[in-house]
Amino acid sequence: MKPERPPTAFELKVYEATRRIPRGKVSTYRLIGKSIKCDSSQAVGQALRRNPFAPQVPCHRVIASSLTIGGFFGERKGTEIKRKLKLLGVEGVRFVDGKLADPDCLHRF
DNA sequence: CACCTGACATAAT
DNA sequence: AATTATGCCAGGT
Repeated sequence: MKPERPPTAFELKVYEATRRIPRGKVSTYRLIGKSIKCDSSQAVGQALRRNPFAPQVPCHRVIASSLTIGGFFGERKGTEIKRKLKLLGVEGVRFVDGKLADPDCLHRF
């Protein structure tokens, strides 16, 4: 049995910020990091990576800077990425070549 | 486009 | 408790 990974205050902030993202929009690790008063994006991605809140926290709505998808939690073979891209497309966020097609979809905190 | 550095948190040693 | 290594990064050279 694997030990539970209790979310920390920092992670909770990341989850809250991520949850703030309305449907059909996306955000970047950097923006979230700034929103929670942290200049680090890795810490943000780190929190999302654990994602104890699963689909409740739309980590797929969070992309890297430069409007790139960046990676994904456990991107085993890149197949999961496609799934998220599709979900985003369904929500109204179009991605082209793994990059955000409409910067207008960027959510501002 | 490739490489290295910077900033922050978690897990492991 | 401290240090080391790593991680859905970012940014500059």
